[in-house]
Parts: sequence; C-alpha cells; structure tokens
Amino acid sequence: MRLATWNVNSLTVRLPQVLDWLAAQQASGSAIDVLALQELKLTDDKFPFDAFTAAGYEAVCFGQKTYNGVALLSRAPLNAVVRNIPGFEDEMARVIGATVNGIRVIGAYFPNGQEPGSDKFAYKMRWLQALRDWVRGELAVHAQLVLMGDYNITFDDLDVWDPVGLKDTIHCTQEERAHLSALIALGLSDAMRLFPQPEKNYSWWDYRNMAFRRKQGLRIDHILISDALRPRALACAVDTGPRRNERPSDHAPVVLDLRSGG
DNA sequence: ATGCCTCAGCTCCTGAGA
Repeated sequence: MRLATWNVNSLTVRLPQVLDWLAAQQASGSAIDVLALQELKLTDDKFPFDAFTAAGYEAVCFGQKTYNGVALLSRAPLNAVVRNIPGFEDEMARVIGATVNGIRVIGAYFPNGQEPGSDKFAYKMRWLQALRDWVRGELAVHAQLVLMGDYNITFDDLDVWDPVGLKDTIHCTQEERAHLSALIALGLSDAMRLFPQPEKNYSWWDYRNMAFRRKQGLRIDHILISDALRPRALACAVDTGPRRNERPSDHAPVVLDLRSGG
C-alpha cells in the first residue's frame, strides 16, 4: 500500500500535474493508493471529483475560497470522514481524516505561523496543541494511524539547507519543534527517518532565487505513522520529479510504502 | 532590500505563503 502527501499550491493550477503523476505511478506498477492534498485554494463546488473518479479515485474534500483547503483521494473506500479538529473552532480548512482499509488517515495543512511572536504564530501554537489532543484520542481508538501533510515545521538542522542562517526563524524554532516532538511522543514515527537519508532531503523550495536548482530547501512535509504500522514500513521518499515540471508547486510529494496486510 | 516568485481576487495591486 502506497500513501502520499502533496501540497499542490492551487489544485486549479496543478490538477493536470496531479493526474499525470498518479498515472505515471500506476504505469510504473506502484500506484498511489491514498493521496492527501493541501492548499487546494478552491471551494468544494469547484473540486474536480469527476477527473479523480475517471482516474480511479474516490475523493473527499474540505475546501475554502482563496486559501488552505485539503482533500483525500483513495482507490479504496473512505469511511468515517472528519473535517478539521473536532472541538477546535477554526475558520480555516486544514484537516481531513478518513478510515481506509482499517488505517486511520489524517491529511493536514499546518499553519505557516509567519513569524515567531506574531498573532499567526500564536494561532499555530494553539492549533498544534488542539491537533495533538485530538490525535491522542484517535490513536487510542485507531492503532493503525497515518498523520501526513504540510507540517510547516522542520525536525532539526538536517531538514534545513542553511541551519545557521535560518536558526530560530519560522519552521525552525524551538517552540514549533517541541510540538513536533510531542506529537512523536504520542506513539508516532517520522517515516522518512526510519530509512537512510539522501543528502539534502527536502520537500519544499522557495520559488525565488532558483532555490530548487541550488538545493536550497526545507523538509516540512512529513508522514508520521503509528507504532502499530511501523513494522509495515518499507520505504519513504520525496519524489522531486514534479518539482521539475513547468509551473510546479513549491512542494514535492512525499511517498510512503507499506507492506500489505495487517 | 520592507527584495527576489507564485497564486487568488472586490485583479493592473495586495496579502499570504514559507
């Protein structure tokens, strides 16, 4: 079973690239079974259900105008769908969860936070606390759980192209990383770090300054898996292919391979 | 450089992203 997450930065612009990527994966013999999308930047009435159905995917979405917006695509049925963090009042569409083949899958677009000390940073901290409290309960009910998406947080300096220059800046602060560690402490593992790391293993590159070509990126898109799923993890990698497209998203997809069965 | 791209939209500038 293959699961992936991709911040597409406007599904309107990127839909052809998503369809091409899914088709290419399938043609190579390793189709994506579940794909979490972030930053749809469209309302639910504009979501391209038909295109995904034609590609063999069931979809659930949670969109909004202009900003945010998340979706899950799956080749198998999606059950018990949840939108945003229950009990946490939020005007932004950032979370969508569903159960697929007995696995609780949560796709999330974590707040950016803009700058330490800002109102948006304070919101990010509140949101992270609420997410953790909710995921703790989900784990108690669903031993097999995947939490994936655009976290907008780096784990450590290995995830940062210039750890000295970017020290304590957004995505790299102690406060954000403490929240990420606390999520891990619930009984989750960063799937990427279960395997040997390629050099400069990033998932996002600024559009400016030819950052992708210069390998100036951050690893901020993550797939966390519960302890019960850990023995099934076979591989986890960033696919930088779509970042080489014309008009690419600034993020590349991250893919997890799980051994089949339970 | 309070800059550099890219995207959406009450679109020819602004806000937000990261």
